[in-house]
Amino acid sequence: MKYNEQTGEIYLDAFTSAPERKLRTGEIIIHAGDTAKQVFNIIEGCLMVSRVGKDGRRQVMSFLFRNNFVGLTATEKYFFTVQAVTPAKVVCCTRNHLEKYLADEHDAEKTFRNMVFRVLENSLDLVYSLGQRTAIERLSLFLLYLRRQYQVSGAELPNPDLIPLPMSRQDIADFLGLKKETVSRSFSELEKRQLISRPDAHSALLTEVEGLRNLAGIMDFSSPLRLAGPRLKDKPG
Amino acid sequence: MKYNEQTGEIYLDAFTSAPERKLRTGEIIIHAGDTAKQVFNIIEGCLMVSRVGKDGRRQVMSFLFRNNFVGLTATEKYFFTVQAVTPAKVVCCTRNHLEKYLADEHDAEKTFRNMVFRVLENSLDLVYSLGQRTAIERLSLFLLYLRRQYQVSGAELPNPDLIPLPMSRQDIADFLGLKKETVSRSFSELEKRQLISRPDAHSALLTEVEGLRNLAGIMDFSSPLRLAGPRLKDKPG
DNA sequence: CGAGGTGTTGACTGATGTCAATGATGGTGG
DNA sequence: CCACCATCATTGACATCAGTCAACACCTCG
Repeated sequence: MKYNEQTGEIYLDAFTSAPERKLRTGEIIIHAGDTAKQVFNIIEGCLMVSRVGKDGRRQVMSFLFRNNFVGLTATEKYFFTVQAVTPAKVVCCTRNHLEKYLADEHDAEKTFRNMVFRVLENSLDLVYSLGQRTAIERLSLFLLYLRRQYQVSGAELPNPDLIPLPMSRQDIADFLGLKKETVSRSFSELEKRQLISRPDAHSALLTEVEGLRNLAGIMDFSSPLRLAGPRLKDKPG
Repeated sequence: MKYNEQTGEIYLDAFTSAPERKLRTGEIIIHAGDTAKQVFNIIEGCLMVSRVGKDGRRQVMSFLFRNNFVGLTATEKYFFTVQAVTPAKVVCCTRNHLEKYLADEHDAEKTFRNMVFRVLENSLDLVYSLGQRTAIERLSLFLLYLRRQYQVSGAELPNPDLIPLPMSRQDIADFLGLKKETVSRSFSELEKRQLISRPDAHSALLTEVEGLRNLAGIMDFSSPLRLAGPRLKDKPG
């Protein structure tokens, strides 16, 4: 098993010799409501996890890349949908197989738990963004987040600051809790402020990473303490 | 060990004979940035988990009640703050003790993992709320969420629809990603629509639970599939 | 070349935020 | 016990950011 403490990237041996599956762009591998039988590890490409409400509103929960894991749930059924954003390749194994593997391999259990914590921490990052940040701040953070994802997943980009954006503006909007027009406008605003330039609609060149970091309000994505605030005093309620 | 599959409530024997600690209102038991040495189980009272950004913006991540667990992290340091909203009682045990306990007790490991999943699912619920719902929808959901928390934690309320609100409007606002004035206005609006009435500022009587559910867009909080949407078709991206 | 999907931009609307005044609540000390 | 003060909650008037609706540009695929 390989595990990257910094990023939560994992490769479980449970997936060794597991069957591979190719996905077309837009193909759905997990439907919300289906019985949760399988878990997947991404070999290549980009997948999107989302949840759709009764009235059709959609929230994208995460974009996943190589070595990310998907299919986790405590319940019998998936409560989210997973779809390929680009052509992708995944390996699948059954939940039973994973359970058994975790039961047998003692170290794996702890590693796996840490991985789940990572997912939780990402989710809490998103909560902070959606609850507290403005549109342009969210987009800045999103670009930095993608930059890190590519670094971490070992993508061979010609330039680490030239970020591919395989997903649509609508997908980004649904991730950031905005409308697609607002996403477009925020891209334009970032360009106007000379923090990025846009070679084309599906890539962004980060020309001022520090400026983006300031806007996003983070020190460093790799820090476990991502949002250190002032130490609070006890306050009588 | 007691574990409630529906709610994720847990009581680990790891806490048996663990030292008890009393908390005053407003007292902080976990400071973001401190080394994560301890974990806690709540015996009584209400605790609040939050994160504060560099510029002082605060996001409340959750309100916790009896039998909820707090102190989880994959990293060496806490990246969140935990504070008592009411006078509270907790039992603490060291992370090491918990780790060891989980290593020895085979079943505990799986139970514990399920518990972490519950926390994750709550966090994803919050992501959906913050990203997709309006102010009044978020507040409706919040009231239903509290109602369930009290039910589940076995609180002996004279009326299960008369919900105590021990936290301040500011706390609620920081949880729902709103300003306190907007929270006030949304309370007034719910009252105007006759979905709730307000005996006083720190309790709400839910007079039309179904109406609140419709507004919040959920079928039932206890359902694992909380937000069933229409089954999606593969779409070429 | 045309059609349809996607992205950008503009004009306007509306929901939430901001600022400020007033009203309620709760704790403290006379 | 009550009066006072500080804090918190509510409400109103106004500002602002993001959403809506619509036009147009662009790209891809036939």
